[in-house]
Amino acid sequence: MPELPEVEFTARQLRALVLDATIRDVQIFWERTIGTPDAPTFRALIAGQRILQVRRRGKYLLFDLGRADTPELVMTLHRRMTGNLYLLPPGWEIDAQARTANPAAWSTRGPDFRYSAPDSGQDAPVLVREEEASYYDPAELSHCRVCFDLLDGRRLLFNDPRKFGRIELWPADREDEALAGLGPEPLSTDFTVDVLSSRLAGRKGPIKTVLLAQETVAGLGNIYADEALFLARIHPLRPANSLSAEELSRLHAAIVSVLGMAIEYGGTTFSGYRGLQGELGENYDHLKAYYKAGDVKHCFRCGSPIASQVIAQRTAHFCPQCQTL
DNA sequence: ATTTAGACCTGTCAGC
DNA sequence: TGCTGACAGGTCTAAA
Repeated sequence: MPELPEVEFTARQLRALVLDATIRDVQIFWERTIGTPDAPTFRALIAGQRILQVRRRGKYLLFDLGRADTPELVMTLHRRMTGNLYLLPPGWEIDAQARTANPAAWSTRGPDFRYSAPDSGQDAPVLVREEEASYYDPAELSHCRVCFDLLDGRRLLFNDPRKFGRIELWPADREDEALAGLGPEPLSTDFTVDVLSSRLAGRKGPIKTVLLAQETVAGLGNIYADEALFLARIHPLRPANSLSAEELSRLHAAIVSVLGMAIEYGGTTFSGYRGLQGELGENYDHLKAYYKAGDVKHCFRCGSPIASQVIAQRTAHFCPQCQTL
């Protein structure tokens, strides 16, 4: 679900809220969410670790962990399609009560959860901080796969209905191995037109498909690849190695601006994406090309309805007038 | 060497 | 109201 802007927004929230917190223990409700090491080892390693820093690389969230001031471990978290992190204030209880009365169903579905606020009987929305009107809707938290219990009583939940998300723990000095294959960071100053150009050289597949590959540029997904191509007026089916110097320059600028704007608006929510405290991203209304089903947009340049077409199993959105082959 | 279909998963929504 | 099928922000693997 989340692409670079949504992950970056969450990383910034985490830096403001959980830096220096200590992880007391972890509850793992869906073992496959833990990629490596195996769940018991993961649990043993992480107990007592302090969160020294939170970073982002591509669509990965990185937690630097250590018992003292030196990072020992790096925890990588990838949300894939539906993963969200929620920070619960102290006092919230996890009532691991199966929705189904049949315990045998747990092995395939995993248990479903009910959350109760500190003041019992209170239903969502629950006001957490009055000035921000943030809230948690317990209905949104019913797919908890992993729960980090912090020493101060707060809980960091990884909620992930489709179970595609992955959390891994690596020795700090093997971070490169954990993130192998990721291309350049599009918001770093190292990401120049020349870098983009060299990444596309020799790739004759459709530019849309090449942009989605994380080794080309890290962090672009279906929404922002479409947005960038729309702004740059490049048809998604253009062979990646066929772009002119001017088109490369436009695409580079479009990638940077599209991602930057989305971060400003807290990411794009069209259904499931939420911030750490349940906030909705406000970028959907600022998208120019991407739309959810039944909600067609029109090109702001020429007024044509935005077209959609499946390219390499993903739906691409573009203006058929402004983005020609 | 690429491209593509299938897996992994559950929820939601449109249409009948 | 209920069923069926299509579709969803991602990525890996095996087969063509």
